[in-house]
Amino acid sequence: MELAEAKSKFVETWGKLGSEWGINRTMAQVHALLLITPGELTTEEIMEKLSISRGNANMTLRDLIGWGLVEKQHKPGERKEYFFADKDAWKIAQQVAKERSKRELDPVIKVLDELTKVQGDINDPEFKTFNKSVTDINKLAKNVNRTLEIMLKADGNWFWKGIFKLFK
Amino acid sequence: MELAEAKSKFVETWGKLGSEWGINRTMAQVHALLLITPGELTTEEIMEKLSISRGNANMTLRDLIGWGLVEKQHKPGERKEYFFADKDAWKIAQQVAKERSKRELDPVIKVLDELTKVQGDINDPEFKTFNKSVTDINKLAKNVNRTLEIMLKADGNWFWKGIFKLFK
DNA sequence: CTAAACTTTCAAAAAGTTCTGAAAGTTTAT
DNA sequence: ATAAACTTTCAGAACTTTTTGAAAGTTTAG
Repeated sequence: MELAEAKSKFVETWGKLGSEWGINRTMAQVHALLLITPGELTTEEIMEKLSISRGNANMTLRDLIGWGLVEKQHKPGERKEYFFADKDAWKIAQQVAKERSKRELDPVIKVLDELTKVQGDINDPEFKTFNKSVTDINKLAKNVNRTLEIMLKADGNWFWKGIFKLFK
Repeated sequence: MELAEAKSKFVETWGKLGSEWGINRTMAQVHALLLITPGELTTEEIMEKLSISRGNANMTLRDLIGWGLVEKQHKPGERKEYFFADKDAWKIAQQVAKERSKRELDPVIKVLDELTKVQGDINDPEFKTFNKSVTDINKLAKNVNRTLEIMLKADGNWFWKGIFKLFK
């Protein structure tokens, strides 16, 4: 496979995975493009390479900055803004985990905490089933949360080593 | 909070989480409804409780069965089909992990494996960056995959115990 | 101050996804 | 064989999300 072909395949695959996981396809593609680009890119270059509009490029880049995945850079003497992505895979994973857990998991845990407090007649099967399901899911969500906290503090190597020790 | 209110809050919250994670909102809601229902429900009852059409209910239930989250039940002497959800939170998590990794992670790993094989000039920064990013992401994806495999075999209690030992 | 170079905004259009409901299909009982 | 009870299908409608592009805004240089 040619390098050029491989690059577009990477961008395409990353975009597809993103959209399956609730991340805007274009956003994932712009990120992918920056990941395989040695230096920085301007808005103009991104628009061109991915055939997207100026508005789309601008908003997507802003979102990526909001996710902590991309940084703006200014070059001395230049007016243009350059965009650059951190290429450390473990850091990217940490950043995504951090944001998604903050934006999506935390609010759910908050609701589940409230729902576990709902009182009812323990002999009512409706209440019993509700209470059990909510309580169990809440526990699971909290375990996931604690695990993510470990992951966010950890060095990648150390983390996986620990996980794989579980095997033996 | 009233039980009735709590129930709809649960269904709504689950639906929202689902849609943020690339799972159809209605599908997550139907699953939530079945999770807090002691017995089984008919298509008719689901349609009514969630105000959705027959077609939607039917397709959603089929999908949920495809995900291994819901089962059809037949009652002797009855023509209707009843639907029932396994309520064990750990099993649900395993099932979702299994399906998503099969449907989404595996195909990506297959592409990444191909892309890591692409040959190029090690002095070309374009190639170097491409190769490094792809290789690193591939490694990460494989670690995730191995971890999911452990999770799929494991008992929930044992799995979390192991994870939290990482702390000390 | 003015113009050029660039970025941001946002209303409307396009694209993508989900839902409806009526018709077709299937199964079972008589 | 017929009818009743139920399930499945799918074309089009409704809804949601994403994208465009032109206008407005901002910054810098002279």
